Amino acid sequence: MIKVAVDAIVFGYSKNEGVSVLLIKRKYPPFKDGWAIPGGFILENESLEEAVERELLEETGIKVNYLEQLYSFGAPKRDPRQRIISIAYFALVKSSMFQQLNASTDAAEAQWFNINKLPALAFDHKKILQTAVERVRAKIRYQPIGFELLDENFPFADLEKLYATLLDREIDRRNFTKKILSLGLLEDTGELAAVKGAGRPSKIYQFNKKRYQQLLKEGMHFEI
Amino acid sequence: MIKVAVDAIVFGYSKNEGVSVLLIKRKYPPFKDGWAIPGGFILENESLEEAVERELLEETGIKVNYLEQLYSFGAPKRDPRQRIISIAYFALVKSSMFQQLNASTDAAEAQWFNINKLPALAFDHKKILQTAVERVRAKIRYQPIGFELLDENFPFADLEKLYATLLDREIDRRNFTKKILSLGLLEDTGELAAVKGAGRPSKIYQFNKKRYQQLLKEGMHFEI
DNA sequence: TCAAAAGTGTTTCACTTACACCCATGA
DNA sequence: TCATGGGTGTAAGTGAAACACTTTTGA
Repeated sequence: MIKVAVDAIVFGYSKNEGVSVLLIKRKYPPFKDGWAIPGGFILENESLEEAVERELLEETGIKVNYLEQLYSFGAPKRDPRQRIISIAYFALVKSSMFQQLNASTDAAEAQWFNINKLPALAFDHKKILQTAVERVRAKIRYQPIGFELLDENFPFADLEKLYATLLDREIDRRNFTKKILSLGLLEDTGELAAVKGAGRPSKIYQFNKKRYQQLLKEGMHFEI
Repeated sequence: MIKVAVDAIVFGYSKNEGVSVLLIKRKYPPFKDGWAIPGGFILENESLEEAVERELLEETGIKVNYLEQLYSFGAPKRDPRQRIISIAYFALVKSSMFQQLNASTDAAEAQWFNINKLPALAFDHKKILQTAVERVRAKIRYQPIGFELLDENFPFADLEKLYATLLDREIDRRNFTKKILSLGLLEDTGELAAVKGAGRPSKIYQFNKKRYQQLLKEGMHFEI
């Protein structure tokens, strides 16, 4: 009998630690004590998204803030025990949530790993994670999902660093600022970031989601 | 127990009939005699793609020429009998294959429908089909999948009409020609289309897939 | 010779890219 | 006052969009 599971690649971001994914340590064989993407079987009466959210809560204690279906993986031998098809999702958590979990889950059963310093993964999870990273990297360029990784109010400089990290290249600050602000999706809160160490404090902005929905309907196209 | 099926939205194209999808007439309840997307359950030892290809062959007799996973649909009540999760794919067949099948399957159990003149569909198949149409419309702009709907050798004018149909807008012939040819992916066969009726015959081109793979590696980006 | 359909270049405009100095803060 | 990090404008280049007449064919 074929079984169906959901798995979720959860991404978090902070200015200092870059982009990380949340992995869990397996308690039972196969791959006992190995790292894996959180997930589990779907219950009879829940939707796929509910299943993902439930499993994430059970296994890692987090609530995500953006969830999107990624791809379904169903090769016959991907699980050595029996045929399991996995419907994979990717999720984004806000920066403050990430740092909070980062502190509390450290050295526990669930742990954050920088996407450039990943451990060996169970099953075909390396491939799944790779697919998720590619999707996020590509998607951040034509949909405003970057804001889902930042706090409600964020320093403009953090946004720039996020893009530089994900796109893996330097960004011209003037051109980037010009482009982002010309979209008309950001609001200047008038506040300034609390600085640690030297340097001019960055302005604090917020993303106007309603305005984005509005402009979407009018045919606007987000693109960096 | 949750079961897993694959479904496939098969697209075909001809200059005169535009873009069509292949649907089958259901033999049994629920939705007996209603139209549905072809598909079926996955066998224990086949991959998802193999399942799609097998089901298409069994139900419609066709072999497709491009296959890509679309999305997985798993709402608890999408099938009234029991929980069935469907992993949907979309497929493209070449124009000559489409016209051949169009002649042979007419009035049979499998039939082509223009995407603007669809019948009522069983289950949540309307939503699945809508998702597939959106995907193809979007994808044709940034990946050379349009060629999968045309024959190996095709009149240039057909390509232009395909884009005009899918993008649902007029295309400036001069700009379109300039852009497509500047990509360096088409080869002029030196032949001319056989004309039916009046009008200058169109040049016959072919898509150079190897050259595309090559240029992809070198970082080229297809975009219309 | 007329109608239908495809081939073909140039100009304008908008957007992207390149590029450097000043300002605010903490040490 | 020095080091660090963020804010800011302009000019050149490149690619997209607008635009119409000529050529080939069948009737």
